[in-house]
Amino acid sequence: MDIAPSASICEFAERISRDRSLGALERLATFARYNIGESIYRYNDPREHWFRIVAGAARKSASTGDGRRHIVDFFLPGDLFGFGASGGRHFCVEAISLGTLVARYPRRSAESLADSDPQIARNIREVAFDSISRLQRRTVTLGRTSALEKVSTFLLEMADRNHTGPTHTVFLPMSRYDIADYLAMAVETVSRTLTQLRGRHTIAFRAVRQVRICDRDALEEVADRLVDLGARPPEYTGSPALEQLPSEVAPERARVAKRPAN
Amino acid sequence: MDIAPSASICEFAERISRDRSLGALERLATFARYNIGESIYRYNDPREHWFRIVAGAARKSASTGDGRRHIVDFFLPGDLFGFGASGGRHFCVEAISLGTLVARYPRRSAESLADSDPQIARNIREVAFDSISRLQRRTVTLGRTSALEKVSTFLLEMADRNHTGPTHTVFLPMSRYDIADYLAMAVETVSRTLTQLRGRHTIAFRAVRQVRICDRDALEEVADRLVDLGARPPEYTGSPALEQLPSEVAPERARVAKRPAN
DNA sequence: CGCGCCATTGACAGGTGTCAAGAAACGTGG
DNA sequence: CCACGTTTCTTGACACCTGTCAATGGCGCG
Repeated sequence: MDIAPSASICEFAERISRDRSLGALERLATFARYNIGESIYRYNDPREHWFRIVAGAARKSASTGDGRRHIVDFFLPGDLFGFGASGGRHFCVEAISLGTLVARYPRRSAESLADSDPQIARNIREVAFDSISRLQRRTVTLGRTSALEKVSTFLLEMADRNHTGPTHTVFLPMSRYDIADYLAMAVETVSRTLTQLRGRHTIAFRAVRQVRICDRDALEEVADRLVDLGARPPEYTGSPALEQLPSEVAPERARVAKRPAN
Repeated sequence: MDIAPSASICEFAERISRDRSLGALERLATFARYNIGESIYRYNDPREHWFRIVAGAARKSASTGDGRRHIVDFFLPGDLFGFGASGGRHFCVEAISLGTLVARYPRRSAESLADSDPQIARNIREVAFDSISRLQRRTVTLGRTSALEKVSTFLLEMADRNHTGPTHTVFLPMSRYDIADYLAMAVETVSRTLTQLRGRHTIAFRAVRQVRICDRDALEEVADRLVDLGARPPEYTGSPALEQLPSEVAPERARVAKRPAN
């Protein structure tokens, strides 16, 4: 870890995070640099800072008693993490890219700022709500049963989180092992699934960790596509249905094909 | 749905949610009652309220294009849900118990209150942070690979969420189908796994949806137990290790037994 | 150049999904 | 109170996907 403050870096941080800026709170930031494998914070550490990735990437993980590891989330440039009230950390966060640059916001100062400035408080709430949204989508991804669905969803997620715009080339800063522990599957299955997608010309490799998405539609086809459950029919429907009373009981469960054909 | 305001109900709501009270915001609450299967809100609905379960239970779910369903979360008495900034709902929430009673807080009023009262803002932040914590633990549960681990973790979770104290009997308000879609497994496997746990005398059934935990230790043994990853040794350790520098690189991955023996 | 880590591929067994059928629980109406 | 239909829950048989073990190849780095 390495403190590396400088005007240019601050500006860079401001620029890259302008879409999710914490406003006046940005001025409290200090900066630190980490190498691959270094901990940004560890299990049980006191919560003294909130963090934001400026450059590079990190993983948040936990491991079980029998030595298995689970990756809760990946953090890419612009992502805020480590916020939360008090008590010790429940997970640990490690850099996965060389020279990962992290902005650190003192928690106590941030909270007093939030108390005195409703705008800051709103920003923080928004960040928290976004985080909840993302985690909920993540549970859906993890709930997918087949390896193909998981990996396809993962690739699309990484493509969408690429803040440099919807390019067709996705850089994967993490190892296959990390992907495996993120999707809860074996490394070998991750590798096999990627090979399978390449065989179908859905993706291509510019490098081992650099994927080119050749057929986004095919990827979205197998990835999870959420639709409404029990939603009202759109108003422009010509259906002669009776007025749907709110007391209408939705069918408990539509038991249909549970695993799509490959 | 049925509006059922009354002094006694308000008091009851206040009492059951005192540990996670929203303070002055509680006075804005109105109440509604839902039957099994009724939607509290649906996909794409405008976010006009935040909600809290007063009595009964609900499930938050989404379904994919091919008809499969995924349950993101269950809500039990005291749980707040449906908060978030703006835009349409991403999921839908349906009651799963008869006569589920829900408190509703108008979103816009809640947000202005938060702007003018830092204490309210803090409460809301805390609720959001708690929600994030729970969702992160949930990703770990979903990441467990074996059916036994998933079901054991689920039972412990339900036991812990039982606000009436750590009793040994757990009421499951949801169907086996709901549990299956919550844990991302087949109903049959849920059933088989429960039978297996009964066979080991780890649990017993007082009724189909009423589980008695006979051997909590055994349950915790197979459930996920998170430990620190790369944590510093505790200070009271007598280890003669060198001073651990923060630049120490954690091992990328301990490749050990990945699936515990049954 | 050689070492270590990462990634890929193959063989095989076991767990879990799927299909099918039956039992149990629940609500309803006679 | 009992008969009856519906839904939920359980159990069995079987195929297939995925985890595991093993070996090889690729890549960066000292």
